[in-house]
Amino acid sequence: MSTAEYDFASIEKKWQKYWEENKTFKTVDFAADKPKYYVLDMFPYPSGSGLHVGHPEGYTATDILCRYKRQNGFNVLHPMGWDAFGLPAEQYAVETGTHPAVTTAKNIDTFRRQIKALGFSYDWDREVDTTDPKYYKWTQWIFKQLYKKGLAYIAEVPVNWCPALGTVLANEEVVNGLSERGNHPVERRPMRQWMLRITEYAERLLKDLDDLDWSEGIKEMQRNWIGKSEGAEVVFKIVRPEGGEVTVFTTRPDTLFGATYMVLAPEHVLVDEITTPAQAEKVKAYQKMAASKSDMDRTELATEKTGVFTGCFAVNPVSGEKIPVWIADYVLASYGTGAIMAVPAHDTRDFEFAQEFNLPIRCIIEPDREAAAGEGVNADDVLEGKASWTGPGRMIHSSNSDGLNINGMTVEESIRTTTEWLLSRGIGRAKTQYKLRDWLFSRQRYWGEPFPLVHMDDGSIKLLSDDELPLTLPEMEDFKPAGTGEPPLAKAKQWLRYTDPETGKQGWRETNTMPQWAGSCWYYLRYIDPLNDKAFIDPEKEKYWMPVDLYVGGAEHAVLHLLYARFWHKVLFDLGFVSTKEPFQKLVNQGMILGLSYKDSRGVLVPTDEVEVTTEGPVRKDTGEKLVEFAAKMSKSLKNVVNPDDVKHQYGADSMRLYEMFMGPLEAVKPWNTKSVEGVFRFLRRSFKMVAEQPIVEDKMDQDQARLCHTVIKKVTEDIESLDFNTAISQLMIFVNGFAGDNKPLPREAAETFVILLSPFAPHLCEELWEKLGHDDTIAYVKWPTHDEAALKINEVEVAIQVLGKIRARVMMSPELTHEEMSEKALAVPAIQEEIGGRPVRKTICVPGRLVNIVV
RNA sequence: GCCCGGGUGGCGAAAUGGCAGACGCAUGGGACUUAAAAUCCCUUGGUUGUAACACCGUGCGGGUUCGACUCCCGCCCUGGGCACCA
Repeated sequence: MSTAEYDFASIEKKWQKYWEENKTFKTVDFAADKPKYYVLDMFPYPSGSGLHVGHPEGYTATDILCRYKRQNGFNVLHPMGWDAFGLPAEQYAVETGTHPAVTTAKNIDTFRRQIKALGFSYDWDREVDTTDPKYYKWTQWIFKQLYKKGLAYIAEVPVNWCPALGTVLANEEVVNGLSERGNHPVERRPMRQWMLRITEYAERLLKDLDDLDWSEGIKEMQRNWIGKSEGAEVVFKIVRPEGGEVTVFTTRPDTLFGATYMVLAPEHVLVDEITTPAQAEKVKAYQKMAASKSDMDRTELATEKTGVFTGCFAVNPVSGEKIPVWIADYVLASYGTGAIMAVPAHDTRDFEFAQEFNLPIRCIIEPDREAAAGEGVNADDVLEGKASWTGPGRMIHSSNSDGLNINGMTVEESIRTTTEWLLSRGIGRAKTQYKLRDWLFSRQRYWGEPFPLVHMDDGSIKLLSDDELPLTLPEMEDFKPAGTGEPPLAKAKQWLRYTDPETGKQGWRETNTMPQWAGSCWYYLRYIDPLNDKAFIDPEKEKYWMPVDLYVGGAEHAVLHLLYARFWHKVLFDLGFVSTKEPFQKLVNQGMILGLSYKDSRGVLVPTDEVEVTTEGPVRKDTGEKLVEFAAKMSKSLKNVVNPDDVKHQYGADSMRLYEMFMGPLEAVKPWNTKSVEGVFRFLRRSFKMVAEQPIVEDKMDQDQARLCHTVIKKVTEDIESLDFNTAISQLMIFVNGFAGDNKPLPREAAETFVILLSPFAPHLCEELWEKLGHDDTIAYVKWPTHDEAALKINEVEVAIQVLGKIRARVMMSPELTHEEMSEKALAVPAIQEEIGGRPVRKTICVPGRLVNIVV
């Protein structure tokens, strides 16, 4: 008869109350005697649908590490907050008239309740909310610093306008010509917008990636997004009485002798000017066609090259040859100079275009035969202009009478030589280009930070003074955009008009608001000093806590949030407000959790509520058709979304936490399987019974017990350090498998060690067990055990004996034997002698404690 | 097309040059029970066999090594990112 059951519901309630009442996880601002450790979760957008099983994955991982660090004597900062500006609350406001602040507050309450229910050790006194005026006062203040530094400007630029969302979007928010949120079509439209000069930081954003402890994948994505390429700008003279010139950017100035035509982007400013009357009509038509194409169309039609001849010619600056100037939409107006020199023999895009329009193709690099063959390219075809080659080789036909001769050189040499020659003639120079564009920073929305500035009637821009901040959002009845591209704030007539308190001059407030990314660009700093109303952060506190030691979140923010936040941080660093040049030293991306899904034999997805799982496998409820189980992204339509509240009610928060970690490696994409939660739940129940029901004895552990106990200490400690939580849990299971049993006496040392080791994973249960073991204080700060190397020693171990790599026998021996002793023992085994069959032994390979391999 | 991951039992996974499949789920069998649930014990990569054993086995094909899931070369499949960036 059990004396107690594992009643997770009351245990969890009890300890959550205890932690809250005792402020167990309150973090002190400074602790001279303790090293600091700052662990950050990407704060969530509090959506109306509540927490998803994906959220607690990262939160549990960081919580385990934090609890472990506290028990190892660190002063740990582990905060949580809300990235609460955003479109859904605003759209709901448009539909129902409910103020977004009301919706947001409600959603935050739900998120907070759900997160607290999982027992995470956040210091809730540091909670931040980006929509709180006390918070966005400082977002506005930082914008002022950006503006004062010349990093914020207004530009009339072609922007990504999304009619369905009624707002413009940043390049980063447009995926395949559709909006990242909601997949709505996006069109190019020139508009007056706020921009941030992130391009000024391109080089540093790129270079400083090298020292960060981030996954190579994410670093590579940022590098690609920044897209640095080195080359040269080259000036081409235009052939016409009035003169004129076009500058191009190329990464291959060495191929200049092979440039047989030029291409301008259809939007290039010179196009209208240089087009001959005979071609004017065709050029106009092509420009119109290109402008009406959405980005989506451009992507889909990428295979076929189109373009029109302008009727104009330019001069190849190295050969003096007259070459035609075309326009084509494969040249982008927004990159480089919006114009290129075309070298069809050595560029695949130019080659395709030249073939399409019968333009000359001149080979000026003899391909390296071996490299060409490796790529499946026939070098002779290249020489004859029947194929293009972009790889290594020797320059040919590349000299002029003006002192440039690069024949015979390699690609690298000739790039340098040509660039120097261009520079000496004043018609070119080395140049570095980036794909990164300036950040489009305004949105036509209500629910965002207002810009802290006024457009004065005299045309100047006045920044609000610090004591006019925060500039709060006006109360409104109607949140609909005007439809003309005018933001909702344009309707707030009272709010819009501004009178300068000092000069009495008048102006209009900005009607755009900041994008959602603004608040998340600096929230990690505010956690350090959340209540400061004199500064966005106290410099002393900043110095103590920064940088963030570990940042955990989803990979979907690889370029957006992480690039923007690094940019702001570097600006704040340059202004002397922060002490580190990078905010996030180590970054880990948790893998997405997939839902269990079903499809029929034709591969059609079947919603989970139409599926019945029989002993023969899953079948369709109505037809009985056999289905195949597989993992797919959780979605409402597939009905495979798992709600953390349900899991918690059935198995408890500790089981939920443990399962999230036991599924597999943190960074891997993993399918959720509710049946498997049962497994970790059973483990927790056995753990409870082992400590709460088995007799605890004051005896020392015997040798075997000590060995197991110390092996577990070692493995769990190492695994937490390397974030391998799944294998740490396995090891704890091995402990229970070894120590649990009906009324087997359990040495106190083993019991206490186990409870401490399990406590970061299952904190509620372990607080309870710690109390049952007779302690009256929280386990949260109890010292983490260290393993005793001596206890790990083993007297005899089974060693595999191989002959030519195949296992032929197993023998018990001490793991401390020497090479000679091991081979001696191995060769003494009769079965081995038989296997050798009198052949001479060439050598033996011995791995202590593992195997002996005999080579004959 | 280019750049990153990944491919191991029925399933989630472990092992990063040294006995593949730890740990868990699910299966099958047993104990307990009037019975069921729960719990506990055993079994479980494949093939032949009653069994010991033997042979095969980490996507496919080669290679390096005494020894390869692990390192190298080529290919296939799959997830993600980028995509006319000159």
